[in-house]
Amino acid sequence: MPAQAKPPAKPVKPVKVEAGTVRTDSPPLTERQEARRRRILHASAQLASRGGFDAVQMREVAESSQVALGTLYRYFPSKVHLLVATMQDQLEHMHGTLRKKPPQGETAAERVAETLMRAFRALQREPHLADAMVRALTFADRSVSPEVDQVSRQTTVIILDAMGLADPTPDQLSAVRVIEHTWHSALITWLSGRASIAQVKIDIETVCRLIDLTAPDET
Amino acid sequence: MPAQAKPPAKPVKPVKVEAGTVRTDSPPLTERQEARRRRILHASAQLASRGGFDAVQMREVAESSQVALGTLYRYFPSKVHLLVATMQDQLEHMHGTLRKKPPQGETAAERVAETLMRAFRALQREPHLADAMVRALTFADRSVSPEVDQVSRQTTVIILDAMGLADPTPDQLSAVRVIEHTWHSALITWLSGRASIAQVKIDIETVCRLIDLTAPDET
DNA sequence: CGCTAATCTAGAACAAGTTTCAGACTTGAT
DNA sequence: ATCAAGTCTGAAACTTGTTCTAGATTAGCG
Repeated sequence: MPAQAKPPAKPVKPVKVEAGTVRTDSPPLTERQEARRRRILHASAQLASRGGFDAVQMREVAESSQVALGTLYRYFPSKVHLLVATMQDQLEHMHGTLRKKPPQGETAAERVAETLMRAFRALQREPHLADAMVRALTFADRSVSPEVDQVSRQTTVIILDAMGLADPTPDQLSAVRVIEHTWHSALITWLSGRASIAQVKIDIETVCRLIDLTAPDET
Repeated sequence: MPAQAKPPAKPVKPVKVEAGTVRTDSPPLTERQEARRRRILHASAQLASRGGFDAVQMREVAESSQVALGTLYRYFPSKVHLLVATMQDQLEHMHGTLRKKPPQGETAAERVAETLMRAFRALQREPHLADAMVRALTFADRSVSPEVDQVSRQTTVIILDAMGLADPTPDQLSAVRVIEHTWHSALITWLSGRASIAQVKIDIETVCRLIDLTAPDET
C-alpha cells in the first residue's frame, strides 16, 4: 500500500463553509456529485460489511458505485481516507441514535460505560464493517490526520454527552482521552480475536472508573 | 495488502521445545538458519529505522539480508509478521535494559509511568522504527494473533515488573490491560502526528492513576 | 446558444505484497 | 558416500492500491 505525497491539489474539498450549513465543512458539491459521494460511501460500507478491510477493494467500490476509478480517487484520495469517511458517516448515525435514548446510569462513569457498550453492541452486529473502519482508523498515517481527528472529536463529543458535562475540567478531558484510547485498542483486540466480548466490557468498565477519580461529585 | 488463507503449513516453526531452552519456544533451526533469521530481522529493523512501515519493502529486506524472497516468506509469512517479530526482538532488548535500572518512583503508579516514559523516550530516538512496529501491531489481523499476543504478554510482564507485583489481583490485571490499551493507542496518535509528546505523557500519567484505584496500599 | 474550465470515464501502467515453480543446495540417516 | 526429504534461490506471475492519460461530458457564463 504505497503512500506518497500528492503535490497537485485535487480541487474536491474547497472547504467553503456557508453560514447556514449544518455540517462543519461541506465542499460545494453539485447534486450529482453529492449523489456520487453517497453511492461511493454506500458501496464502501456494503463491501466492508461483507468481508472487512480486505473486501473493500477500490476497483469494486468504483464499479458498484458506478464511478470510474479515477473519480473514486478524486473523492477519496486513498482507501484509508474512504474508510475513515465511512466511519464518520456511521458515527454520525450512531450519535443521532444515542441522542434519542440517553444512557440511564446513575454516575457519569456508568453512563459512559453504558454508551460505549451500546456502541459496541452496534459494532457487533456488523463485525466486518467494524473491522474495516477500525483498522483504517489505526492504520491511517499523517495524510489522513484531519479526518481521523474529526472522528476523534466526534467520539469525544459522544462521551462528553454521556457524562452530561457542559465544560469539562482538563482532568476530565484527560480521562476522556484515555477512555478513547482504551476504546480503540480494546476494539482492535476484539476484532483480531485476542479478546472476548466480555473482556472488552471489563476493559471499558475499568477505564470508566477514571471518571469517578476526576469528578467525585456530580449530578 | 492481500491476506489469504495459508492451507499448506510451512514447516518452519515446529515449536519443539527442549527442556534446556531458555526461550519460550524455538524451532530447531540450524546455525545457518538462525543466522539467516538474524540477518532478516536486522535488515527489517534497519529499513524500518530509515523510513518506517512503508520503507520496509519485502524485496529490499530479502536483498539486504541476502536471502531469496521465497525464503523470507518462509521465515515470516507476511510483512506484518516480520515487523511484529522485529518488535518482539526490540522488546526483549528493552526489557533487559529496564531490568538493569528499575524505576525509582514511590508508588506503583509512578513506577509504571516512569517505565513507560522511558520506553517512550527510546521509541522517540527511532521514530520510524517505532512507526513500523506499532503500525504492524495494530494492523495485524487474526493470522498474526499468536505473535501479537506474545508481544502483549511481554508488555504485561514489563508493567507488572514495574509495579513490583508477584501475583496481581484481577482488578490490577484489568488496570494493566487498560494501561496497555492506552499505551498503544497513545503511541499511534503520536506517530500519526495527532498528539504531542507532552500529550502522550499526560495520557500515560492519567491511566496510571488507575493503579492507585486498584491497590490503595502497597510496598 | 457557444465557449472554457473543470470533471468524469475507460483503460493502461506502475508499485509493492504475495505466490509459485523449477532447479540447485543441505541435511540427516543409512 | 549416497539417497530422500527438506530448504534455498532466482525469476516470473499475480493481486490490489495508486497514478496517469486522452478523450467525452458537464457546469457555469457571456
